Amino acid sequence: MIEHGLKLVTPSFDNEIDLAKDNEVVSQIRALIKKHDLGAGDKLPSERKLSEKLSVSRNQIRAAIQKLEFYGIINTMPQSGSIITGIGVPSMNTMMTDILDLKTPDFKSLVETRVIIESNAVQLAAARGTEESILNLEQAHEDFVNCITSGLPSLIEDLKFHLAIVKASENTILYWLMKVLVPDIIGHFNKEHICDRTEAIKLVQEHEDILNAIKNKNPEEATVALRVHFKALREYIKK
Amino acid sequence: MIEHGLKLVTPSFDNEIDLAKDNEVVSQIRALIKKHDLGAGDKLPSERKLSEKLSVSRNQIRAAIQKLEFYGIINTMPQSGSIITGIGVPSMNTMMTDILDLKTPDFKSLVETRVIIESNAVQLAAARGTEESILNLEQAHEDFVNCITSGLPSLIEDLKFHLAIVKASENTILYWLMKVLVPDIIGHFNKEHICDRTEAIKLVQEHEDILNAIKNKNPEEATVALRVHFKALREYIKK
DNA sequence: GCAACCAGATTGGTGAACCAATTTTGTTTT
DNA sequence: AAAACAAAATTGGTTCACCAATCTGGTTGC
Repeated sequence: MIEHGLKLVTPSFDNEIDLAKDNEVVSQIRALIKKHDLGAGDKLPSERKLSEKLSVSRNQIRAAIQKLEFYGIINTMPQSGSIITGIGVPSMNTMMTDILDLKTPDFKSLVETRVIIESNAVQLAAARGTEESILNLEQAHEDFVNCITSGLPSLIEDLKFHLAIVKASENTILYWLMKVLVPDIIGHFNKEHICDRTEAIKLVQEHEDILNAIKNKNPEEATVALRVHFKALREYIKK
Repeated sequence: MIEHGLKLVTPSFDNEIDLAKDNEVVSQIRALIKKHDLGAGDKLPSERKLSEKLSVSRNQIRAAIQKLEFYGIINTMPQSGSIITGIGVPSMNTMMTDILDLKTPDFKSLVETRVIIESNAVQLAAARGTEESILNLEQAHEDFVNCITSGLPSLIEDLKFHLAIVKASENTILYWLMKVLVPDIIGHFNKEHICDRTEAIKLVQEHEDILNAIKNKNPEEATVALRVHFKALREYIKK
């Protein structure tokens, strides 16, 4: 083993260039998707075809596909093929629950993080949300209202509305982070029955306030509206 | 194909319970790590042993290990075994670059997100950072100063200091998010040579201001200090 | 003309055998 | 006794053939 004393200060970062191996295949597949202009719903070529086309073993293709599936970019069906999802939550993969075993205190971290992300996102959304994003947001709100008025479970629609807020921030990273967190939030809410849907009407009104603030391009108003909406969550964190 | 009209409103969430298959093995391995109280540096049993012990095929074990490696929990060496890292950036896996092909505008999202995360983290760190975390932070600062005074490249030490800030927020999710973002930040800074290290002394002073604010348990002061430190980044985002 | 059906091709998933590198272990040599 | 060496066992990685489910296209029967 060759020693190179200069890097001793940063022991955990010494492998900075070794990521070419695995990611090579991943980016090649990505390039292929891009080149053929494949979008959501389109089927990826079979593993064998890809293996031949990129002249690597099928195992490497499988690993790359697993990675892409994990990312939420594609969705592979047992005996049918892999289709591109592009949009949508990363296949409900509860990443955080895998990584840290979310005990209750960690779950508070999760909620706290969600509040932080959304508080900033709502501001950005009000400042620079595009028309398309706002349309999307209105649609999500409508779905939520429908769920509430029908008496159906609305947790998912609720979170979808909030997801749409973050999407409207036009910050792709923020949006992806939120998408990563959402499955775990759903999981724990479902498990612990934290949210009581007693005051559904109030929730709808609060959502509408947020939506209007964003439509009015008023960041301050939006922040306040979200703060009101998150009052219960804030108390949960402090508890 | 059976239709079930009730769930049409939420088409992308209909597979809520199907995650038991893959994650079963993952959590079993996690449980095993926990049970034997394995920590950073310890070696995981070989794939064959695990395969036998958990009575699943080696392929499943491999998939689980790949996932865990991807998460950054373990680090597998070609012909030697898998060791537990626990700490450290998830194996430099530049997740974001994989997912979104970070064009320059997306990189602004990345930096913007980093600013958001740290701005909140520094506040939390000042409010509730434990002694251990603060010690950790001081160590990171010391490393950074050493790097600067030696004239060595200090980008990584810089980011490690900032990582330590987020860790001191005692929010595991926030910390993990930051760890995910850091490799991509490093990658792009290295590629685009954005940071100029001309005013190294000033940087050290700014870091020290942040550190002191946290040690003084003064969230407002810490926020201000970080805001000063991020002045250049903020302008980069707006540009 | 059209729906039902069936055989063959194709798909992702699985498991066993094999490979090269590493680690361990035992033996030999100094 | 210790160091040097080599053979054997162990490791993660790779390959390959096979499986059951699915899809496809043509044929059959009405």
